[in-house]
Amino acid sequence: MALHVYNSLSRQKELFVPLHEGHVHMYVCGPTVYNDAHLGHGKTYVNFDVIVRYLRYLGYKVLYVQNITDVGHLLDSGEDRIIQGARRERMHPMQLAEMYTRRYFRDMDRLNVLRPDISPRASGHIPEMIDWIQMLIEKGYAYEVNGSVYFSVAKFKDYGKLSGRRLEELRAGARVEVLEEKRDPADFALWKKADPAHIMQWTSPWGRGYPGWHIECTVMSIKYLGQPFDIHGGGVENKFPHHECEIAQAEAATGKPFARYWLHNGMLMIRGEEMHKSLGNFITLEQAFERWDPMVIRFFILQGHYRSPLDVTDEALDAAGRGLQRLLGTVRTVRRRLASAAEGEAAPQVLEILEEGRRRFEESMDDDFGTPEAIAALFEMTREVNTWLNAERAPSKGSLQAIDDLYRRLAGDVLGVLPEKLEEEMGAGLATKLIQLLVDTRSKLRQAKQWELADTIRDELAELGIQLQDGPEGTTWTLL
RNA sequence: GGCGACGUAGCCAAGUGGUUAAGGCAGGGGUCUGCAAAACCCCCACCGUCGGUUCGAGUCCGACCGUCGCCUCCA
Repeated sequence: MALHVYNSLSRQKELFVPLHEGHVHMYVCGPTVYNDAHLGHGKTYVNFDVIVRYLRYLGYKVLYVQNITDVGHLLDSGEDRIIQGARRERMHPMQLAEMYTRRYFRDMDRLNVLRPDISPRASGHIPEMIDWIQMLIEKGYAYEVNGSVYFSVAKFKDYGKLSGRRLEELRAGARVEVLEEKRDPADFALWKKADPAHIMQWTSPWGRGYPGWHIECTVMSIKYLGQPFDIHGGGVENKFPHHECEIAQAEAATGKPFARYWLHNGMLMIRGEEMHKSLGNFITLEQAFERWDPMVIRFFILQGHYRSPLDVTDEALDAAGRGLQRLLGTVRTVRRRLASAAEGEAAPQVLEILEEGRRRFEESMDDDFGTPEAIAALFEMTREVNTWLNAERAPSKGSLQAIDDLYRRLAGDVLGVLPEKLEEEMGAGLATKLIQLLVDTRSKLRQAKQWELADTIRDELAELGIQLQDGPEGTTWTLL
């Protein structure tokens, strides 16, 4: 089965065929860098990271662009989020944006999210935005009033095609006070006039001002990916108005389609509610990392489908951590035995187990990136591999290598939940040697049947997070 | 009020017309072990409620109940 993806635009699963064979151009709405990233950001960018990784696994050359919004998001009060943050932190807005941009990448790195190929900053693309707005004015889709420019939604007949909304409903249901300078309550701002006190402002044909919220994504995605491009991703909560407006700006200006496949991921919930500052259930990634390994958080996220909402509880995260340990435990065993394995071809039985696992994994991923099922396939394969390892006294190097390779590709390259080196493999340091010394000493005690002392050593190491396993070929240990 | 999504075991979560409803965690019973741990084996759901369509529905349709999202900034 070839890759199928659910396209929000058509509301159905479609065969994925990129515009240019072998290449995928993809854009995902990035963060507004005025605050620390939270678990919800974690879910979104892990979800799209796996999509990028799987496309690459399939052999596509992916150009992945994700913007950094450092200007342009307005609060209800009309205040810029970045400026509000800058006031709070007593910093220059650009200093604040830079600080949170770095923290964002730091958090994403820990979640093993691959960096986008291009991370364009909105503030660095003001001239391109101005040009684009000019084009919209010239074509009659936008109008200037008092130094601000608005997009006239009534002129763009496809407005609402993504979110399934009609203009009448929008006007009727408008909950915000309507600026009287807009010709139509549903019109949205492309450029806002800045009062002199506004710190972030630029010169434009309409006077000093700053760009509206939606224009940056239209301009930067097309600048780096062309028009149309293959995939546009983002959270469902941005379907309207943000993505709808992006489409309007892009397609009205050029008459060409914008993005071909729209992928929207579901929200992360805390005990059944959307994570939100005002609800007091806001968990930053940094806070979460204090309690859970970033890989565990990543694994937990991938146990749900990207389009579904995902409910976070302490219990569920703990459970995910134990599950991941089982998977890593097998890789650990394989790598350990690989060190002393005899040369030899891979056993046909092993190749059969691996082939079936790989087939099921790909089949699940091909169906709209079904990571939960792909992980299930991995668990079932793991059980069979373990059974085989238990039975095989001297597995050949070829067999072990084949197993390790497949885990590296599926759990490592695609899902990104397999660290390059497991904890125990990293240490050639003093701690490792001391642990080995204790383990060896305990082995001698066991040979002498001094169970009590041997058990004490085991228990006390366990309290330090070092778990011992006595097997027929000696004692091994694992760092939990 | 309008638009949309969802409701599957103690918890998380796949499945979306057809033999025994994935997987993980927890729980119970075993094998292995000096005892453990790890691993492995076995057990553990009639799919929100009611009605309908169908030879056959968790899977389609309708109503109701409940939860959530969007309509305003949000990943």
